[in-house]
Amino acid sequence: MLDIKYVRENKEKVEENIRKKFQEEKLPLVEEVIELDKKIRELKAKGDTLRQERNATSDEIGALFREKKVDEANTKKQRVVEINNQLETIEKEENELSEELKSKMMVIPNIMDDSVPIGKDDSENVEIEKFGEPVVPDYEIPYHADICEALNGLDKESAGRTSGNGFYYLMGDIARLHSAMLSYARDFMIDKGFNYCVPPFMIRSDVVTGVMSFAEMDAMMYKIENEDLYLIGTSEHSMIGKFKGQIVKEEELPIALTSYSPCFRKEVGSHGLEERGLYRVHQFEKQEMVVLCKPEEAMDWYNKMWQFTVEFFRSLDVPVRTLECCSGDLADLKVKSCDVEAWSPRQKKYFEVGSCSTLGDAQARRLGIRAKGENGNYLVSTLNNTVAASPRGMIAVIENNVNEDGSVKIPKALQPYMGGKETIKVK
RNA sequence: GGAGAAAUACCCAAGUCUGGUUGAAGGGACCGGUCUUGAAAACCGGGAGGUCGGAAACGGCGCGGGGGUUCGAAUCCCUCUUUCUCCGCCA
Repeated sequence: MLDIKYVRENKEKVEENIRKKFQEEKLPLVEEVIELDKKIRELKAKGDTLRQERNATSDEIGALFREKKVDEANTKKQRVVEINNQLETIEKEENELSEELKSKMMVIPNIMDDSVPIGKDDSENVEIEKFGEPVVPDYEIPYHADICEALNGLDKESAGRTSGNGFYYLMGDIARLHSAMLSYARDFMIDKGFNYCVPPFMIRSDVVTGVMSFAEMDAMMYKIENEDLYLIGTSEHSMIGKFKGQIVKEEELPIALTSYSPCFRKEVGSHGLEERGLYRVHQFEKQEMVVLCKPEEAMDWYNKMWQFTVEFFRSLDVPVRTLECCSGDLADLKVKSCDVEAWSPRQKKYFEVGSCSTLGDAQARRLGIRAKGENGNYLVSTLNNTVAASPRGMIAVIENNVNEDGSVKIPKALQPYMGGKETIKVK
């Protein structure tokens, strides 16, 4: 969400940004929003003048009553009644126009960073850099769910009976590998100086609508029956919600947090064959990073953050690459974003295991997250990135470490979290 | 889940019964000064946060959130949230 003042003063830039995102249909919105803003300010000025008169007149009435001049006071009351009638109309119109303005402003995309590559959709996302050699062994890599089942590590059938499609039982060493990865991710980020945090796994509707659009909410969030509570889709929801409407002290910035949570997603819609198994599920666990910082530090943090994820996967010997989101694929709220993708020796391509974004002040404006600086308050910049999400991240570890006989080597970094075990062996 | 009490500005806190002179007493912290080699203490002075409109002057809103009554609400009514105390329940 942009600042309406910015739109007013930088109409061309806003329009150019929309064109770069191939959203020409949104171009008229810019003019409409400027027009609405003008009308609203006029109404506000009118209303303020009336309110001023009402306040003054009410004070006079109070004074007259004290002087026992009841008749005079009653005459003045009439005037205030008139004012209130006028105000009612003005306020109604002002509220309606404000709602309209807000809903239009929500749709106008945030100004992208100049470095974002121009492209229509995800097919034009740009590979930035590869890390590690993508190895394809001379034996065939089975589907990850089959590997796990062969190791007695996965039971989707029972999960289907208890909970339905999109759920799973992880068993034995596979379950342990899953937990190991998350614990390692947690410690990895703590070592990088991030503050570890376990947030609420359910949030109220006002927080949900603060952090996402209604469309997203419907497609993602599970609601608790008879409660004003939703299961979080990512800890970012609770972590950003934590700061909603808050003014943080400037000296506390940057706030670098790493949060663990289970994540629940409806994943409405049908998904391809590649997404059966443990790739796209209703429930997973994630170690996340969330940073609030001064605007001028946001880009440095962005670059640090995706590099942490790359470093994390490289420490598990998983080849990765970074894929920069092009203008057409970049979500409207984001300034810049890239995915960290892990190598799949089975598919012989990379697949997404994390996503790093800087939102500039858009999220902070929407939620009212400010910092108290020497020259007044300002909106902070917010960033978020995945350290590791499992089971998905675990798929990458398994596929890149599976032996021809179906056993899986455990990366050195995870062995301490697996009781020193080096291999998950076929039974 | 039940019963009570509370929420006022950066912090503490008065005001709420009895609506208007409270755009919010009084402290503390803060800033400036006197004194001091410097600091502390003491004393003197200062400014009340946030946000919206406005070039500015100035004005609107704001006493946990939302709604209502009234010419006028921190104050009365409804509702929600949070905190505390007690009871119940429970890893």
